[in-house]
Amino acid sequence: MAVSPSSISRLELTISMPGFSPPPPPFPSSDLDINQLPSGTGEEEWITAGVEDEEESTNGGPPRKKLRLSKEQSRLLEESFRQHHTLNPRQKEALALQLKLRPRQVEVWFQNRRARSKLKQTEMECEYLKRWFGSLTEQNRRLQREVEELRALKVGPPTVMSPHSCEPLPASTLTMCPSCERVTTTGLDKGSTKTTTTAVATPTTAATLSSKVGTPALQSRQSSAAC
DNA sequence: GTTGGGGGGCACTTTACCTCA
DNA sequence: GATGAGGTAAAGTGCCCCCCA
Repeated sequence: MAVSPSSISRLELTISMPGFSPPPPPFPSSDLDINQLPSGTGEEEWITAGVEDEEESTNGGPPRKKLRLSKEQSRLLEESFRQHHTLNPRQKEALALQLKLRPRQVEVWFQNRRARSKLKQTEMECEYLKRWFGSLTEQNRRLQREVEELRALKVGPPTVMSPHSCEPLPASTLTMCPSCERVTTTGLDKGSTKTTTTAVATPTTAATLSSKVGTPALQSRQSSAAC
């Protein structure tokens, strides 16, 4: 699959989920000037030097030694990656010159860096989907339980006792508050704007309706709870 | 409009080195 | 200190897509 530069720039998609904030970007911002040569080249960290052994390790030479980038080189590459995830040939050449690397090495580094970035993103997405799945599973379980309990109640329509008159309320007067998932009565208290919480439309709604309607426990909740 | 070559990116893999038990 | 397993990053390979002549 080939990815155009425009889609590369979309690599860092973000996912927002309630209660789940993604980790901060992996590269803390720096005031590094990318056009400056590294102060310390850190060449002591090189297993194999960069440009010098250009044609080594090919056709019958000694086994290739692994290049280890110095901290400064890595820092510059990361900084450059933060600015653009792909390089045009001139940028690649300039960066290679600056880092005393071959352009091919810069190119490889960017390729691997993009792969790591994508892998990280995929892992984050996987984590997010796992959490989402767990949340949906839990919600599904609750709803199924509720359905079963409502089915058990199907003998008669669910009734909710008015907190004021202790009379059963018509279902048409019940509305669900989307934010707190409570069932409220509306349009009854004409003299007051207060909305009275009557029953809880949470996973325990059906259980509440079936077992606690009209009981002192619910009535005390009815009078105290507010949306 | 079709075709072939070149360049660049990506996925997958190999390899060398590092860390840690 | 030697050693093997596992992890990480640089590099190799093959394929695909895009552009251009």
